[in-house]
Amino acid sequence: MFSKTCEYGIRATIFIASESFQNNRVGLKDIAKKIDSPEAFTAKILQILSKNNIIHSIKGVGGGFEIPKETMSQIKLSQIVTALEGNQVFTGCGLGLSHCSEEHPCPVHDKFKFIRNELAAMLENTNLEELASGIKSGDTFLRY
Amino acid sequence: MFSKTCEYGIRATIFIASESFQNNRVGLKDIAKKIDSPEAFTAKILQILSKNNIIHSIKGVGGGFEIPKETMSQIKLSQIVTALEGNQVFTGCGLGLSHCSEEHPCPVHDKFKFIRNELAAMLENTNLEELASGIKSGDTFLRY
DNA sequence: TCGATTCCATGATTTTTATCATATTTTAAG
DNA sequence: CTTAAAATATGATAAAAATCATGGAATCGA
Ligand code: FES
Ligand code: FES
Repeated sequence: MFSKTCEYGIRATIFIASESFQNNRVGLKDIAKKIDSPEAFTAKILQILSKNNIIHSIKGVGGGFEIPKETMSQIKLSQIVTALEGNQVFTGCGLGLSHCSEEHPCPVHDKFKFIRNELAAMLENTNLEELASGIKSGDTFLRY
Repeated sequence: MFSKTCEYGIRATIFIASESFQNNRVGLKDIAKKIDSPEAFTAKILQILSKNNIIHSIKGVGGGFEIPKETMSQIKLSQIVTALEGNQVFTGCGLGLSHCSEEHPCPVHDKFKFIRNELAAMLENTNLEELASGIKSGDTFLRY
């Protein structure tokens, strides 16, 4: 469904959010360990997220990544996905035609469109705050 | 969403079905042309589909691929997807955890499960006959 | 200022996926 | 029985995605 880049990116962001909840700044090593991801690869992903203002990075001793509490409830899953994979998942054709449209639909267009819209709506209506709270309470997990 | 293998596989199968409707057997070259796919790659995919009894192949002069009319309405999209990509799309975790389960859910589990089930149901409830008829009538397209 | 720590930038390598190429087998037809 | 047309099998190459590695830049504390 999603690329590894996107999977790691979402997991990392949720972890950072869950720590920022209690004002904890977290470093790369810690993130990679907690979400069970390759460290260097994760670093690249975090850089992209940082450039897209989804997470905030602080260099130097005692630095790390964080997400301001205020913005946490405003960051939606869709933003993370878009930053990391573009919007193909929201607009692309299920059978790989170069354009999805009503005028030139593929055989599964009508049925696929529905699923795609559900997915888009889900990503659009899910914010970081609710995801992070599940981690904090121990109800949900980011590895294994 | 789907791999190229799967996209080409579905498109090829629909095309074969639409031709089998009017008792036309079709060859590899023709298929690749009509669905705009690389010929040799398509050949490999067709072999897999053939081994999985989704399409029927006939070697030699005048040979090609076909789908018996009787079975056409019984072949579901889900079978094609499973044959070509396994069942990860039906059972896999949206965030890439190795197992998806209620006991050890990832943060998006509840919401993702819903989408995944919708997709699974769609693939399960869509058969080749209906897809092929759209092609025959000119309402849907397999390329561009 | 200096050194340690941490993110940042860039490129190399590996793995996976997609694509290409070649030779073999099967079969209908002449 | 030979030939040509097809699918099949297998392996090689190319492209993309994922992973690794290295050096640089910023920041803090001493
Ligand atoms: S054209 Fe294929 S999904 Fe819309
Ligand atoms: S555990 Fe992630 S979708 Fe079920």
